Amino acid sequence: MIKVLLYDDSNQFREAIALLLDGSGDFEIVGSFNNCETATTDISMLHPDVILMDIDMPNTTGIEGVRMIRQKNDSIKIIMLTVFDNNKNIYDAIRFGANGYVLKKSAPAAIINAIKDVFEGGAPMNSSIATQVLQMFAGMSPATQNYGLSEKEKEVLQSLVDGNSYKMVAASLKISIDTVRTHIRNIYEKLQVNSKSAAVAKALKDRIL
Amino acid sequence: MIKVLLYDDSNQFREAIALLLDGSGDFEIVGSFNNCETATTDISMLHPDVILMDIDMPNTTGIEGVRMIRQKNDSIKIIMLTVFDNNKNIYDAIRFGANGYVLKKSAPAAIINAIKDVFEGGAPMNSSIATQVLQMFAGMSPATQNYGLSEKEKEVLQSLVDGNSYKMVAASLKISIDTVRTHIRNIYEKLQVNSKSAAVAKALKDRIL
DNA sequence: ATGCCCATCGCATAAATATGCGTTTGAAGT
DNA sequence: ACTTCAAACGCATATTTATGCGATGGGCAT
Repeated sequence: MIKVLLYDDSNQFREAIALLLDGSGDFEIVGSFNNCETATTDISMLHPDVILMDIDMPNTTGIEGVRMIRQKNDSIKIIMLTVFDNNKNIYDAIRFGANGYVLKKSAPAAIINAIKDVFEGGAPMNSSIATQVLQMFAGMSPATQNYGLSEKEKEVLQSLVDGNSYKMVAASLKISIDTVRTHIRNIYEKLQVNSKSAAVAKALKDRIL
Repeated sequence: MIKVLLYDDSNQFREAIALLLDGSGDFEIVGSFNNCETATTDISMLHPDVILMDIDMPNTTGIEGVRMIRQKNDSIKIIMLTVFDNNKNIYDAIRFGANGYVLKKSAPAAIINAIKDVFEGGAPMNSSIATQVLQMFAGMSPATQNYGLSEKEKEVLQSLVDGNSYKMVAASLKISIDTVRTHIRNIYEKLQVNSKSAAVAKALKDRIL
């Protein structure tokens, strides 16, 4: 029996889910609430295996709910429920550590499978959501072009990114400060910048490391 | 009929897939090669709808194959095939724009569904892979703590991240350079740094914007 | 109304950075 | 043998940053 805790502001939906899960026989609903303000205490009282969390709830949203829960507990599986699949919420929910993301309009069997899947360590997602997740990833990498930095130059640049001054770079790489200058000169030319902070920004944005 | 192009260095595997797809009746295999060096020309000759691409191929890997294809064509769907699911390859493949990621050990029906899914705009992934993708996302956000920057301070910091000098910040925000200094002083204190580049690095790493 | 914080500005100065013009050495390639 | 190039170093100097110690005015809250 998988112990399920449910948060959704619609009584109707909660009842429908309860009916569905009870009918299956593999689940035990240990709690069902219309808001997730008390999520952390609920969890310590009820010890659920899986939490179904609606995204759109008044006052405390499902996103905040996830954040609250994850500050205390990293192991409980959380599936987000939503009616919309075209939302920045997807990004936030995942960022805060949700384990799955299911549309409410999914077939009952799909919801049941999602709970079982997440319980076993999977990450159930509707097709449209999985697509968006991949696109977020793809959009993240700005065609990392190669600036042709030498090994040493990369080391120096990394040191700058770590917040070091010329002096500190020289010390940590055991070279003279004038050599550091030379390297940085060359880095600037290759990256087409003319200040330390611009170089650092470019290094981080374009992931040259 | 979904037109499928297949790259895999194992003849045995290619034959097995051919058999599987032919048997289904919904697919037409328009090409089948043991390397993806000529991928771009293959595509313009054969006009596939979906490409199945093995990750581990000699010489030109599947990752490079994806990169090559995506430079020319953004609409063809690409599914990566692999025996391992615990690999940095997942990240790279997705980054370069793969649409799905399927383990070779998956059930035949799962592979068929994956092709149909990706053809319809989905993003088929094995459960273990979906989990890893979500974890990459979750790991990306380092608990963005709030440094209590004021609105103006954020504007100034953003301008620094854009590579501007004090002078340029002053000009773009239409305030005096001394005011810029004051803001930056306060930013440094709040972020606990003492140089422009360190502030920029922290802003980007901790996503304070 | 009294304080507190934000945003604005000023001046001064030590430290760091950016950049120009050089040199030497050694490894890799032709 | 010759060229090319990364890597190391030096010196000089204009500019930029970092930071100390100020100030004024406007909201907002108690």
